[in-house]
Amino acid sequence: MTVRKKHTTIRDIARLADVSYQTVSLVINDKPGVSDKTRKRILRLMDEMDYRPNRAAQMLSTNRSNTLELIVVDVTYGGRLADSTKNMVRAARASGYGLLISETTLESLPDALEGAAARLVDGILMYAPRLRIGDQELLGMCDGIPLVRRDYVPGSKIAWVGFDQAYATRLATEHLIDLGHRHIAAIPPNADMINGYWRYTTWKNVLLEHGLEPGPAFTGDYSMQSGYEAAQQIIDSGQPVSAILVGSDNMAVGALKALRERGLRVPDDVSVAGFDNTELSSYTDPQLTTIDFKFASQDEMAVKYLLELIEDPQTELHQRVLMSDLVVRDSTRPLASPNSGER
Amino acid sequence: MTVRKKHTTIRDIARLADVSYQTVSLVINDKPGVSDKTRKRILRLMDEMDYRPNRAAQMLSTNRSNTLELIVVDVTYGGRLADSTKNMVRAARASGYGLLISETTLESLPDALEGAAARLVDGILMYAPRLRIGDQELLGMCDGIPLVRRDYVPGSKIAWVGFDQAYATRLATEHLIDLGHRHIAAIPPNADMINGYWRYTTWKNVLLEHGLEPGPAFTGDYSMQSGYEAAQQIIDSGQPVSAILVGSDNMAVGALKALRERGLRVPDDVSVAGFDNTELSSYTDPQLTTIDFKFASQDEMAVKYLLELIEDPQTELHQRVLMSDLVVRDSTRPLASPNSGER
DNA sequence: CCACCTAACTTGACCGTTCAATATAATAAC
DNA sequence: GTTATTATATTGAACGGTCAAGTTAGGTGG
Repeated sequence: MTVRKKHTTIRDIARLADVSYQTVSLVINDKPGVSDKTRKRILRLMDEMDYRPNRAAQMLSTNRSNTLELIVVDVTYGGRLADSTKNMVRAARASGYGLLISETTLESLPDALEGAAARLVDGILMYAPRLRIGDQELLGMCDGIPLVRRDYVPGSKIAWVGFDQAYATRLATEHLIDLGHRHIAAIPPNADMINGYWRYTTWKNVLLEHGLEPGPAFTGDYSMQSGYEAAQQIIDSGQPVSAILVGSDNMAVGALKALRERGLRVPDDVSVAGFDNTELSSYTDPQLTTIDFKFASQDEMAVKYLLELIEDPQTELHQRVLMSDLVVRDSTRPLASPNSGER
Repeated sequence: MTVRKKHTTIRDIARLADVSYQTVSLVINDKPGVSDKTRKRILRLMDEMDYRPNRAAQMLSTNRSNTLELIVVDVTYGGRLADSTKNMVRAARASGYGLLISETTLESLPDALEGAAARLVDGILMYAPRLRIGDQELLGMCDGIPLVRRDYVPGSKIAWVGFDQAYATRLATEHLIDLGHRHIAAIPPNADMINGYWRYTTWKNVLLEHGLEPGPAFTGDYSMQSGYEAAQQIIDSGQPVSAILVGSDNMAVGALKALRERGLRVPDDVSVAGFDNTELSSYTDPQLTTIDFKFASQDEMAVKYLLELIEDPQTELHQRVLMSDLVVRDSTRPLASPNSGER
């Protein structure tokens, strides 16, 4: 087995190039003060000896790590997270940063942040869909490290990048209303999720605005199973329902199954709309009407914003709100007029 | 905005505790040679001053980072990766390690590994479903850092943890044969994926063993769309097909859509079996027969194995092979004999 | 009472960089 | 030909720890 060889250092190169090691440092960092001839010679030597600067040593003297940390707080259902992670890793890397990922719960969030500080990360991305915390308290724990939440956190003046959930929900709800539905149920994400709160209240408010009585609502945790169970409860409630607004495509798939099992046809008997526009939504039967969130943009934007804050800590903190579109497919349709026949 | 305060160091604590800073170091590392009284005092001070050891400094002197790196090579379709990432992060963290994630392509793999070395990571996890490379070449790039591939790489003597793809494929294929199917098509992952190769050849060999002619096969890239397209091609091939073995649940969902569109009922006209046993497979219509891979075990095992290698670099490299189970649901059923007129 | 031992600390060196201050040589200015 | 200027390179210190070797004080044995 290969043995871990001792790495060549800046001094090894310096000795071979017959200069002081500090000169080599200048070359590494592309700083002026080195003649072209010498620079070339050093560069060649670095290549030959396959020298790599020791990041730990660099970190120690610069107090920077060129690393970001993504802290995931209290996320139980993995689903979408995977792709977002990839997006952020990519975006960070594109700017020469590494991305460390850590998971934590609300209680140990302070530890997680301390850990990040100890690791000298240059910035923190936080994905914490349930975290409701005062700005000051959160900033206090960050020890001055720039932070961007990749979440919709209305009311917080901390930097965040998120989709306007109220807008999205209104879009979907009004779509159903426009189709003539009057009895609209909902399966929003659990209320402890910030998105869940907004999806639920907006759904309700929009209905009320239109003079409609909100239908039954049962929450889910983004899993297909929770959507399945919630849909069952809606059906079992006995209340008239001609449309269901489901808080994710994933849960909508569960709801579709429940409706199928109970003999209800979509969209003939019940219209269903989802959120997220995942690939799945084009492959259900019928294909799902859904809200298209451009998660890739959100991920990338969060990283970019964080990098801006790192570059210039004086940047005024602000919030970046993204809008979404409605994608109408086959799971929603105009309410069949009373005693309409079917094929 | 909070300003990044200068961190307290070991020397600050030492000064306050009226000992040398080296003594504080002993306390940090739980080493003997410090009286209980002093230790307590130092610990209390560390707490009060909320002191955190500077990881960079530790790394610099110990040449270790307490960090693992997951290198993802040439993975285009994210899907499952998300959860695996989480599993590994969790497993690593449970042993006091952080997990850095990086993505790369085959060409820049050497760079990625050099980067890992520069970061002083203690071990490397590699997820590289398409990477075929000589053991020596790969080890050579690793610079002596322990490496575990989280993949099925038969033929490689490097440490890896993977599911026996031949076993899994045989399980699924023989299930279809046992049901009486004689015309079995396949949608394996692309042949450039190691799994794809094994799924394809095993499928073919098992059929031949049983004296059956392999049906049409078209590969996919794990996306629903690729499954959809492959299924269309199978249908369009005009060859008789009563069952399709699809290389992932995801692609199977695509295949189901294609069959649906062409008026073929599952399982009445065509049986479909998938791989992965994702949550989705219980929510399709009909529910999917599939191969259950315990990915969580694989992820965890890969991390544990790597940690063992780090602890004791003399550990004999070996391969850990995991087996899978068949989960029979509603998408496969015995070939209806009256209709087909063959056995 | 002295030699010896051990527990509890301290000393000094080092890890591989960066950074600010300084030296040197060559060139330009007068 | 002296002086100022610049480009290039060097020196020394610092970053915050770890580690091996040395010192000291107090207790023990004979």
